[in-house]
Amino acid sequence: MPVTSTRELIIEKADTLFYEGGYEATSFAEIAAAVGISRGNFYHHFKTKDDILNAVIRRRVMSTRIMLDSWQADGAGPRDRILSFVHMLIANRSKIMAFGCPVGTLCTELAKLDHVAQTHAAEIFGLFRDWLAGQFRVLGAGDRAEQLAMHILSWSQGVAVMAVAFRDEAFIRTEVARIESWLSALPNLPHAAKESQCS
Amino acid sequence: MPVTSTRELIIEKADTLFYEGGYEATSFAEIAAAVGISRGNFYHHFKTKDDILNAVIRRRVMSTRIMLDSWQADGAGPRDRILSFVHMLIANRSKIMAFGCPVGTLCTELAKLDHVAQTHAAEIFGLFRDWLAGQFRVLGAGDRAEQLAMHILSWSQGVAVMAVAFRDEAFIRTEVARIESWLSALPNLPHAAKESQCS
DNA sequence: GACGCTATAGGTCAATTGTCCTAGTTGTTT
DNA sequence: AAACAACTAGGACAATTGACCTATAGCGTC
Repeated sequence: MPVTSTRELIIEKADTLFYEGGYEATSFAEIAAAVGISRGNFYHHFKTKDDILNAVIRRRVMSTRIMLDSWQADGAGPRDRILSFVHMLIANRSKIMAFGCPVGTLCTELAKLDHVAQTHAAEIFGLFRDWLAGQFRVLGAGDRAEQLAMHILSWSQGVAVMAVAFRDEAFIRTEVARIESWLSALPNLPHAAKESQCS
Repeated sequence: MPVTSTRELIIEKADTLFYEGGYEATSFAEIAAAVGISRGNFYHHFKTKDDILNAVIRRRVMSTRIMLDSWQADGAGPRDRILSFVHMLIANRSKIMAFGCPVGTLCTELAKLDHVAQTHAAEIFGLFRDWLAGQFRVLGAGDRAEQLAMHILSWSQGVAVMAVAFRDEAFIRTEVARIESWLSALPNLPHAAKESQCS
């Protein structure tokens, strides 16, 4: 048996094709060709196109969870953890300038298609929001934690949109630097000291 | 003859359909049905789908110019003019929560489709950027004017993406308020006084 | 009235779409 | 060896896509 099952391969290829070309614009034929299987073989693994979409979203949710967990276990402080999130903009700058943010663009497209999976896709944003809010809570943001999380999430989304519109890498770097200074200059958070034991 | 020509009607209906459903997902048949004409009649006005897209973008560019000019002639100060831009988020909140920002979503979709008109669509962003930069320049921002313009443009785009992802109207209002306070608290701009005669 | 131009309608085209079906192949279990 | 399930391939399906074509209706100008 292969290291990755055919089903897993399909999801993986569909994921990148959905990202780079959009969900609606990506056909079964394209995915099948990318995987290297026949179109007919598809329907043994996925009955409908929506099934593939759901599988792709589920995959993204899981990999997001794993990534957030790894950041959480990094041993770094909450500020550095938030920076890990922000620096994704630079790490993935090439793809972002070409195709935007995978999550934001999918949510937007599904909204226009009035697709039921839109809520499912937004769940990925929810993971980031909750995780970021957790970091801000450790920083003593209290009730404002979630609002700050949404703010930084929104900030990064705006950068992604402008980056793809103008294909401007310098803008990404400028804004990331701005986020960094905003983060380190955050007005005195009440209990910023007690970082450990926050269950 | 009708008040608006058939050609103009087609562009208008195609505009909203492209916005609400996406360019790729909108078919000739849908536009024709929305206008109330036969599909065949289409090709007398537009040879290809790209022609309609270009016409729609040109229409948006023109209406954007008109809007910016009207704000410019408002007699208000540059800060209030910038607020006119920002308050579009609230004025169009219902549509934004359902379909995102017309400009941002179109640019993103065209980028994924690797469509030549992507540059054309980004031109609309360019209009906003230049106009905003002009306002910041009047405020004495000097070389930083364009950077500030891109920042506020990016900010509003991020709000639009999060708004459509979570269908969250409260978030729009929160962020708009945040932009307002950021604007009024902008660190001392060198020549903020000389507002008139800036040709 | 004859001509010419624009506008409109409706049909046709090949290509592609998502979906389904059937016939083989492979591998495991008995 | 036989039986069974999982997998794969390739064709066929109706529907839709963007695009093209011709025929006709309307209208103004000579």
